[in-house]
This record gives sequence, structure tokens and C-alpha cells, in this order.
Amino acid sequence: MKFHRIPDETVRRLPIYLRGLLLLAEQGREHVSSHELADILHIKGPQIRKDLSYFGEFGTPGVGYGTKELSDCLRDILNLNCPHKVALVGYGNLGAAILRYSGFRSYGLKITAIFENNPRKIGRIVQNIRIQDVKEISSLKRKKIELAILAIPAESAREVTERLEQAGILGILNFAPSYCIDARSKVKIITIDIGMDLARLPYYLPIKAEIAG
Amino acid sequence: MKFHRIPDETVRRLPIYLRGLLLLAEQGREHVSSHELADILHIKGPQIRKDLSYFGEFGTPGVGYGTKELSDCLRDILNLNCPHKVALVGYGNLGAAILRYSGFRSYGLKITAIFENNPRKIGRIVQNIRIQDVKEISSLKRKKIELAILAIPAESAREVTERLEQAGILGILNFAPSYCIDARSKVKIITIDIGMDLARLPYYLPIKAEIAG
DNA sequence: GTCCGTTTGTGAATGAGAACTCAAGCACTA
DNA sequence: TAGTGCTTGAGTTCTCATTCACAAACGGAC
Repeated sequence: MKFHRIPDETVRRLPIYLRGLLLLAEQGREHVSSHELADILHIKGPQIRKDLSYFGEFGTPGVGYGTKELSDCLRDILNLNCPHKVALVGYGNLGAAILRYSGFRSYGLKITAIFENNPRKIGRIVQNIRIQDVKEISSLKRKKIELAILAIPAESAREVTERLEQAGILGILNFAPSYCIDARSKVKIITIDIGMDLARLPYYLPIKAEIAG
Repeated sequence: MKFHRIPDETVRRLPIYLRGLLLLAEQGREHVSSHELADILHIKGPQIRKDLSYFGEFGTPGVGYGTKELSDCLRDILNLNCPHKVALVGYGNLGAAILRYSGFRSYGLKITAIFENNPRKIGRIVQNIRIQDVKEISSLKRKKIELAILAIPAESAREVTERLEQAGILGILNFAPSYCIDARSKVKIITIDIGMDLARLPYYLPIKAEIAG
């Protein structure tokens, strides 16, 4: 294994591999070949092998990958071994849904702080967490929280992002449109834009009004 | 403009262009250059021009693109001119949040049917829509609904997807893990996997425990 | 009507990622 | 110890996407 820059797409797939392996390990499987994993995850075998080879040699020829070993390694690579505290900014419909979403916990990610704009929500306690004023975001530095989920309207996204950055946040999962956020920010931002994804779905409907050229 | 296969990535960006243009038109801007649009949307100018050139010639040299004209054309291309009814499957935390999300409406997309598994929710009326049993999904054919949003647990994703397909659904916005869904389905499926996106965020944290090679 | 500054549309060049292929390696058998 | 059947790891090829660069086109000034 030589040194290589690791493609973004590879990193994007690592959590998928991890989930598949955990599933198999749960079922009692000790080994799995890249070919079988490919069938399960709908990702081609060579793709899986190449992705993994960027990080080391985890498999044994003739046998495959140890489900337990490889999932442990992937946890290490993804930095999911130590638990991470996450701040949730915005407790509207989406924020509330995310707080209640349980899928994060198995990866050691836990929401431990919530911030809101709306004075009527500030002070309320949900899931044992007191909702704080957005102005108190700076307190995150003290609490050593490095990750945040941004579930607020587009208008305030830029300002809040800057505030998070100043509070020492290093990674953001952002649900606001990506253009709302300062492009030259040093923080790693992963954007999920549900509206955009739904808006391009009708494009694929077969009965399509062609536009004049 | 010669005939070209249109790249997926281009289609993915079209709604972004549309949103930017609508924003500018609202502000009273009549024209915009690709360079200015690039600054706003954080997408390079040549990229924008090339993307648009796949569909026709919308701009005038020396002037730029008409905000109104181009946004109308993009609406046509994206098939967002006629209103679309959307079925929401799964009325848990996420489903409820999506129902209340208003961003869809400006694109002519409206949720007009809701399905659930949980007998305690079936029959309830939310936003003037009666929650139906998942078993009644076949009724979508009669109602001429072609799009669906899937906000259900991973376990039932495969079965429900098949049901949707049989009911004539042609496009799905899916929030379950992508491997849960039959890969050889003919329906267009766009998957959003929030858990996966959050799980790879810690990878980018600078203090990273390197794994042994 | 002509010149000038600006902006488009697009072929060509570059870059990134996916897929293919196969030599090398391991388990198992005898 | 040698042979067989799988499976990995990685160099090569191929496909797709982005960026560059420039000729052609337009508005406005004079």
C-alpha cells in the first residue's frame, strides 16, 4: 500500500461498509468476501477493495475480511471510537425529529446541547437537555463540543455558522442551502438539502415537456 | 448546441440555479451574468454555462441571463411547471417534519396522501390529510400520484418500495439506507441517508487516531 | 456605422473516480 | 510438500466531470 490522497467518494462510502459489517457481525458471520459485501450493499466488489486498500490491508486472500476486525478498523478510521458530543442548533420540526432519531447513537454520537432563537422555546427541557439561546453558542468552547447539526432557516444560516466557528466547532451537518454558508470557511461542512433533492425528482418522470432549443 | 447525454451532476445542480434565479428575480434583478451567479451559489462560472448549454442557449453575450426567462426554462426542464402530488409514507418524527416543511410548495410539490403502519396513527387527520393504512398504497394508482417520500425504518423499506412501485409510483425520495432497496428497481430513487452523513463527519476532525497500516 | 468592453457557448485539456484484470497469497487437502 | 480453488491488493484502462480558453455575439458610446 503506497501513499495516496484519499478520494472524497471513498470516505463517503466508509460508513456504508461499517454498517454492512456490523449487520453481518450481528448475524454471527465471522468473514465476508468483497464480492458478498458488494451484493449486500449494492457497491461493486473492486470498488470496495480499492477503497479499503487506501487505509491498509485488512483482508486475507482466500478468506475475505473478518467482520469484527474490519468494522473495528473502520471505526478507527472514521474516528468513531471515542464518543462525540454534538450540538443541535434549531429546534423546529426538523431539529426535533433529529433529536429523536436514534441512528446516531450506535456510532457514539450524542446530542448534548440545543440552541434556539425562539424565546418561547428557550428554557424548555427536552430529552434531559435544556434549550439555550443561540447567543450562548460560545459556551460550546468550554464544553469541548466539536460537532454541530444546523437545522435552521436559510436566513440565519450564515450568521450562526460564523458563531459556531468562533466557538471552536470543527464539523457541521448542515440542512440549510449550501450557498447560504460562507464558502471560505475552514470548518468541514456536509450539506443535506432536502428541498433540492425533491425538486429534481420530477425531472426523471418519463412524460416530460421538452423545452424549445 | 449538439446532442449530449446529460450528466447526473448537471441535473443535481439545476435546482440550485433555479433557486438562485428566483431569489434574484424577487430582488428585482432582470439580468445576471454567469460570473455573478457563480459568486452567489459557490459554483464556478464555466460550470454554470456548460450545464445550461446542455439544454439550449438561454443567455445573450454581453448581457447575461434573464432571471425570469431562465428560471422559467429551468422550471420546464425540471418538469416543475405542472403541480405534482406527493405521497408521504411514514409519519414518525421525520415524516411529520417533512409534512410541515414548506420549501416544497414553491416548486409545485404538495403532499396529498399519508400512509402509516402504526394503527394508533391511522385515521388521524393532519394538515387536512387523513392518514391511511400502508396496505392502501395501491389506491395511489387511482389518484394519479407519481412521487413518494419514504420516511420509514430500514426494516420495512424494501417491502414498501415494491408496493409503491406496483402502485405506479415513478420517483421516490428515500430516507432509508440505500442498500435496503432493491437495486434493480426501475423507479428513480434519490436517497438521503442522514445517519451516514453524520457518521463520516468525525473523520474530518483534525486530531485523528491513525490506524496501523 | 464602427469600435470597445463584456459575456456567452463550446471544443479541448485536465482531473477524478470507477471498473477491469491479474499476479501474488492464503487455506485446505492429500 | 505440492496442488487446487478462492480472494485480495493494486497497476492499468476507461469513463465521467470539471476547468480552461477563445471565437463569436451583443449593447452602448461616439
